[in-house]
Formats: sequence, structure tokens, C-alpha cells
Amino acid sequence: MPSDPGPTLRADAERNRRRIVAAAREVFAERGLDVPMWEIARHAGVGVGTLYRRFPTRDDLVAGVFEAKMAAYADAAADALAEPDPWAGFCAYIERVCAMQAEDRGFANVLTLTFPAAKRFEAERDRAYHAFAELVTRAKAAGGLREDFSPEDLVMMLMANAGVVAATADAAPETWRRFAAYLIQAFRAPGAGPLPPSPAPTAMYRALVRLRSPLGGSRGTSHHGDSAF
Amino acid sequence: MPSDPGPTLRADAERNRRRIVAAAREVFAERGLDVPMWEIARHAGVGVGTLYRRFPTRDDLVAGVFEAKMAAYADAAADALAEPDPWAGFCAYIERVCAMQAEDRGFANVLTLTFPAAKRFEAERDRAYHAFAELVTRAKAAGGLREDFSPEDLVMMLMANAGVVAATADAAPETWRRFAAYLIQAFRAPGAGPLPPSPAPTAMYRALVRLRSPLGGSRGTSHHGDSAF
DNA sequence: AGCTAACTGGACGACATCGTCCGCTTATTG
DNA sequence: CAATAAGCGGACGATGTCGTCCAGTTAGCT
Repeated sequence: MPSDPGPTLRADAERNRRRIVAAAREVFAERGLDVPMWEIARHAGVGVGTLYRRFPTRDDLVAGVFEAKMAAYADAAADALAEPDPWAGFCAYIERVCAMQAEDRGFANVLTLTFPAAKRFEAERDRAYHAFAELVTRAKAAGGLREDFSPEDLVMMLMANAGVVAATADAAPETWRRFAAYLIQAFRAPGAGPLPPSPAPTAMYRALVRLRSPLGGSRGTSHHGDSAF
Repeated sequence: MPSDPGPTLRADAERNRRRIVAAAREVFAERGLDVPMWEIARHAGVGVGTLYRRFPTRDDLVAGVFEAKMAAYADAAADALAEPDPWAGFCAYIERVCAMQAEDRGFANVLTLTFPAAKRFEAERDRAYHAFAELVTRAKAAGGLREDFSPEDLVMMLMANAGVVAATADAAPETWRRFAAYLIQAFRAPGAGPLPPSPAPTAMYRALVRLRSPLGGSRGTSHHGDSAF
């Protein structure tokens, strides 16, 4: 059972916690991460006080809401790894992930951010990373994936697809499929030419640690122990 | 001389107008389109009243500020068309446009939006469209560009690169180069496989008409006469 | 120089959202 | 059932942004 803060919650409190998470899941999926807190509370049928007591910051709520989806994201990588043909697994994974972004505006954004305070949440991201990195190695060895592909390219792609999804979700919601297809073909071996260097994993991690809002202010302070995922 | 609203402005008014545009250009480039109006006014050394009198809405200001850059965007397409090798011109154009997005956070966003009220501004976009469409035709005929490439794919790419730039501008500002290289290779003939259909031009135009903020609310009302650009 | 219309800039009221605080309610325990 | 700690939720002050308004200033004309 995920996220039990302390020993046990009183029954009504636990019920409200679930309601809040469910409501936030819906609202984030439909309208993105910047929905007002009071609206989530209203959707859940609780007061804002209750919401803030259980999730003191928006990041706490976001991490709580998307923990399950993050686990599904990691599972998808594990599934791809189980596929006998690594290249087929790789392609399926790319499409799967882009589809998850298209289905959920909030998650699309979450995948391009880190929440260093949410340990369990970030652990799932790391699990996804390790599986994906292994998938990349195998897909290169098997010959489907170009040699100069870097695992950081997945992050880059997530950021790009987040842009596509954000712009087209209302008016042309299938656009991401074409975009993903283009990218998969670009990743196919042999590469049609040399590429500019991949950003360093640490730089890409710093890119993930940033404000949710469109403003460019940085807030990165602490460091990290694993990767850009 | 662009944008003269009415006959002539008084000298001090004209001077202030220029200051405002210059200040907004800087601030938008650095921090994106969502900067508070009072901050632009402060940067320009004028009061907010002055700012609002000259540019009643934020869109008016944005259109005024980026009119020149939009013209440069159209010029770049014309330049690409002048290139003897259409495929080389195409590649150069893609890179050029992505570079413009990387240099200017505001412009990156502007390229994924329409401002139906700003006639002159949208006229430049149309000029860019016609040049690009012609470039596409020639590049297909000359054999560099895959046959199933659609001009709407440029818009899709602008949205994607806007996502890359927004996420990486601070921490890994060269990432867009690698992204652009991948895409160009994906656009190269022959295609490595079939693609999902391109969104209809009208759908892509509707995707351009949307709120600037990350919220998904629609505001599209009127229609358009030319294309998704 | 003096007149006047145009222009200036900041004070201001409206609004949205945040996050806290506290009096009331309810689950749990003995 | 009574006692009590935990939980509830909405009112509230703080903050940030918008767009307007108007008393004072200045450019341009005669």
C-alpha cells in the first residue's frame, strides 16, 4: 500500500485521502498540473483545509497522485525488456510512453519533472531507467537501434512529445502518433548521419529539476545519485 | 515602418512605444510570454498606464514585439527556397527555425500560437507558409525529402521543439541541436516505413488557436483563410 | 510665450489563488 | 455511553496580477 504517512489514518481520514487522490487524478489528467487546489478539493467533496493537511504542497499531491502511473511507466519498461525482439520492445515502449503522455496531460508534464522529495516516486523512475538502459543496450546489440542513441534521448523525446501533446490535445489529439513514428524511424539503425552530442546526464537531470510554471527560474539545489530519469 | 496605429504619434509617445517594444523583446526572449505587464513597463522605464494605452491586450504587445522576428522567419523560408539544392535548403531551414526558438523563449511559444487579430503578423506567417510549401514540393521532387512529409509536420515539429527548448534552455541549452538532427534524418527519403496520417490543416490551425497558459481551455471562434501556419 | 490636446505614470479596485487557522464534528477507545 | 483526540472545512489575510482612471505634465501649434 503506497504512501502511509505515519502509523494509520483514521477511517474517515483515509477515505478522504483516497477521494482526494482520485479527484486530483481526474482533474490533472484533463487539465494539467496547474489546476487550483480549491477545485481539486471541490471535486473530491472535501474542504481545502483537508486537502492541505494531507498534502502540504502541490508537489506532495502530484507525487501521491502519479505514484501508481509512475509504477506503470516502469512496468512498461520491464515488459519491453521481456519482449524477445529488443528492437520491437524498444519501439513498443516508445509508443507506449507517448500514449501515456497523450492520455494524461498531467502525467505528460510529470515525466519532464523531478520531485526529489518523493522518494518512492523517484525510485520508480529509477527502475524505469535501469530497464530502459538495458533495453537500449540489447536493441543496439541486436541491430535495430542506432549505435549513437543515448538513454538521455528518451528524456529529450518526452519533453518534445509533451510539447506536441500540450498543443494538440484539444484540436488534433492523434498528432502524437505521427510524431512518435517519425522519432522511431530516426532512432532506427543505421543512423542517416552523425548527431550533435547528447547532453550530459547531469545536465539533463538539472533540466528535470525546474519550476512547473513556464517561467525559467531555477530552483535546483541538491544533487542526485542515479541518472537523468 | 511597422504598426502605425492611426496617423502619427506624438514624438514622446513614439519614443515610449519603441522603448516598450525593445524592453518587451528582451524580457520575452529571456523569460517567455508570461511575464507580468508591470515588469515590462518597469524595464521600459514607463508606467503601466502607458503600456496599456499603446497595447491594450497582451496579444497586441506580443504581436507588435514579434512582428520583426516573424518577418525574419518568413525571410528564412525565402532564403531556403533560393538555395540551389532544395534538400539542403530544407535542412538549413529546419535548423534555422529551431535555432530561432532556442534563442528566444518567447518566439518559441509564439510560433505555436496564432493571433488572428494581428493581420500584418499573420500575413508574415502566411508568407512563410507559402515559401515552405514550395520548398517541400521541390525537395520531394529533387529526392531528398520523403514523399509522405506534410507541411503540417513543420508545425508539429515547432511544438515539439518548443517543448525541448522550454525544458532544457537553462540546464542543457544545446539539446535542441540533437533533436533537430534526429528529425531531419527522420524526414529524409526514403521513409523507413509508413506514418500515421497527418492532422488536417484545419485541425492544426485550431491547435494553434488556444490559450497561452498551460490550461487546456479553448477559445477558438472565428475561422481562417489560409493554412495551419 | 501661451494654449490645448495628447500623453504620462502610479494609485487603485477587482480578481484569483494560496496556505493557515480555528470552532465544530466525528471516530475510536474503554 | 462518555471522553477525547483526530479530523473537518470554510472563512480569512496575504500575495500577485490585471486593467482602469485621473490629476498632473509636456509636446506641438499659433
